[in-house]
Amino acid sequence: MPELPEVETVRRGIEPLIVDQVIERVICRVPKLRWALDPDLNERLSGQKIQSVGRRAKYLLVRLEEGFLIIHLGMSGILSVVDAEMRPVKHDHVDIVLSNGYCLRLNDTRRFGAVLYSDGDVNKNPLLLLLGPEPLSHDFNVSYLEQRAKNCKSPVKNFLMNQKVVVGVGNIYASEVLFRCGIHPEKPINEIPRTQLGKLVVEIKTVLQEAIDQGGTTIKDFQNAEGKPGYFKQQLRVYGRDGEPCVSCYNEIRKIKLGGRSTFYCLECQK
DNA sequence: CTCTACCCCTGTCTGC
DNA sequence: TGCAGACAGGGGTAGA
Repeated sequence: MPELPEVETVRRGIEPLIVDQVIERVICRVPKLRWALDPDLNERLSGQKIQSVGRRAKYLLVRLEEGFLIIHLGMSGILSVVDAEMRPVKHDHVDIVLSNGYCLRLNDTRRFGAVLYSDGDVNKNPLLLLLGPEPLSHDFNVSYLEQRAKNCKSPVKNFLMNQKVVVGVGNIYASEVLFRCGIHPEKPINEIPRTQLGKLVVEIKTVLQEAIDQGGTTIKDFQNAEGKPGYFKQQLRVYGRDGEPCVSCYNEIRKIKLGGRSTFYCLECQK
């Protein structure tokens, strides 16, 4: 479900509602999500005051007095802050119960998400250690991309979705970025000239920022902390539009598989 | 080292 | 109406 803009939208939604609250207890209703849930999670978190809610890539980082809570939403995760007395529904797997009577609740149909405790330096956690730069930071620039692209011949779309290259770009935004750049998704990354790489950098930043500004993209079931959808779907130019006319040249949008993922592009505009 | 195929899981939609 | 199969916004891992 969520790529960077959706995770950032969730972060902004929950942070003001849970910061400065003390965790009373943790309720886990399934033994595992992506990984087995830490049986000591309740013990580790109880009594701790929430300091801040950050984000690295598609991971939410809840800073505690001692350590961090790392939350990933996988494909179908929904985080919301609800009355702790509200009866859990199907797939409500984890509750972080707060002292003010509310709780941070994770619903995750497919259970590809994760809730992990990390002590010490969260950036040294194996999940975060090898991640590429944040796309909206200055570290993500054309010189960096050129360096990474040099000896790599994978299709540009796979390259952009590789979280070791740059984080946060998922299946929807990868197709959208490539359309805006006029680059065919199967083009080997090492054959793309520097000027085009520069365009990729700019469009990645632009698309992700625009999507954040619109509260993310809701295709099917993404919702923010208040249960509302994102509005960037209206701005999608190729994703999910196979068979429809290109917004620019009116030729048909095509759908192919790349790395097992659906990929959308305009045969005419993207070479 | 890089890159693909497969796997985790449930729900929904399509075609027979 | 039932059923099998494909597919869905992510990403770790085994093996080539």
